[in-house]
Amino acid sequence: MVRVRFAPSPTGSLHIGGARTALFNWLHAKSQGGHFILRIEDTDRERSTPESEADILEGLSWLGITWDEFYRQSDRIGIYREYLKKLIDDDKAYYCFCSKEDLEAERQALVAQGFPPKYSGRCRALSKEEVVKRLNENKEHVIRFKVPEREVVFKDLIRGQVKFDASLSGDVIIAKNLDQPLYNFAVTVDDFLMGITHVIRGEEHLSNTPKQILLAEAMGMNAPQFAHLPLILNTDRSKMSKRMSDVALHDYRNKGYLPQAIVNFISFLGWHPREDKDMMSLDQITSEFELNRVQKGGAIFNVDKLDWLNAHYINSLTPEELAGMAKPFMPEGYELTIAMAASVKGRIKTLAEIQGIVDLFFKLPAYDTELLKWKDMPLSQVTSNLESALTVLNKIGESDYNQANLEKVLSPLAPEGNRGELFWPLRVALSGSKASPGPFEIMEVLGKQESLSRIEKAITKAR
RNA sequence: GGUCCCGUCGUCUAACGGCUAGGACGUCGCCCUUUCACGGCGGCAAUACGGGUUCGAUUCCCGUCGGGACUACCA
Repeated sequence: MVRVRFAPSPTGSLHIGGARTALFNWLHAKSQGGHFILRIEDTDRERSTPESEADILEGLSWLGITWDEFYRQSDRIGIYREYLKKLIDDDKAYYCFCSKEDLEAERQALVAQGFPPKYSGRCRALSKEEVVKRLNENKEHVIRFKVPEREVVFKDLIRGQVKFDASLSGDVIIAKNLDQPLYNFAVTVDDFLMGITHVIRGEEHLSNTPKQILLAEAMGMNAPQFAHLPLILNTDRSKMSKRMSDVALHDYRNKGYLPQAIVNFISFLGWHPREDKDMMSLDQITSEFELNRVQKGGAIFNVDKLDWLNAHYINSLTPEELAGMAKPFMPEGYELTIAMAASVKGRIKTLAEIQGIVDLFFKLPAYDTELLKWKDMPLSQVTSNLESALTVLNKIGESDYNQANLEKVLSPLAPEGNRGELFWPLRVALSGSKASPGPFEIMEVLGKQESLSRIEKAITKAR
């Protein structure tokens, strides 16, 4: 069975790139009836926070990404300790007592001579007795893996065959001490123990792969298959970053993007269905997802397209659904009614935009009298047109104040071929603005009393 | 600098070695229309470059150029 994992470190909010990695893992698993494992990689005690972990869990759930198993690396320190000891006992890893300062000097010297910086392996030569002695003296140390000096070749499911010369990397540090394992090591142990079949992650991890393969080999473990996803990019084609755009998933949630839109959008960053489509639900994507259709090149995060998708998803909501979802975006004390939601639905790209539009339902914005004029009609005509509308509107009962009915009774009053002479002043009278929903929609929302009072106000202004 | 990865319209992308290089976003124009928005129709716009291989390269190979990632006692 396919078993994948998403392994974020809780050192910040869930990043858009992380969300996409999680999604692709989930899609790969679910499209084949496999399991998705969520593993919190919090081995870095200083940088990991519970808030970050909460943000990650919340973000995934919001997108509809569910997990079948959950682990936290900080709960597994004992496990790593055993494997670390074994590696040392097998002489495949060793204690290193070099100071950071010495290492840095060594490194500088190599770089200055034009050599790639790489640990000399000095502490490999320490005798067992010497190591024990220094350990007993509580000397500062780390644990290094004896990296075999050879070429590592692996087949990446997206990129094909990839080769690295491991002899260039030197002996990597795999733990600060027996109780503080580091990334490459902990990942290797967990991927094996958790029966991970496919490691699907961002391209930034490509160069970690040979280390993990060698480590797995040293511990007698089978390595999983690897697939490295193309990066999500800033507009200048560098890796998407805070500096240039919002990167946290919750930023998009807070701005009023729908999870359907985000899922649809990020799925298409590096992946595309066989049959050309641009709007797909999570279920549809799941049934059509194929890892081997994933793109190799990075993809720029194009907000315009996201906006377009989001507008579509908002528009396809029922007014009831929209009214519910938009609640958190309304100004304090204002309630979004179903009628308002209906009139606003097709006009917004994000839920946050609802504020600006819905405003006119609660209070008439101040407007310039000239705005009431349609093209070059005189103000006197504005008044007379509004007055005749007023007479008709007065006769309609409160309960008949709905769009269809209003349009039916008002339409005959509008001059054929120049309907704007009635509808434009009417709409401005009701909305006080240049761009707004139509007059009938507004009247339905406002109700009889408020509608009439706004029209009367306009007549007074124009007189 | 070193290692690795990548390269189709501005952007996301499609095209088992066989089209006039297709779609979508954006943009521009037109239509609808009481403005805006929505919607409909249409236009502009790409295989980085140079060599091979082949009857035939966007596709395969090599080189050049360009971009990116990594280069921590972070993940």
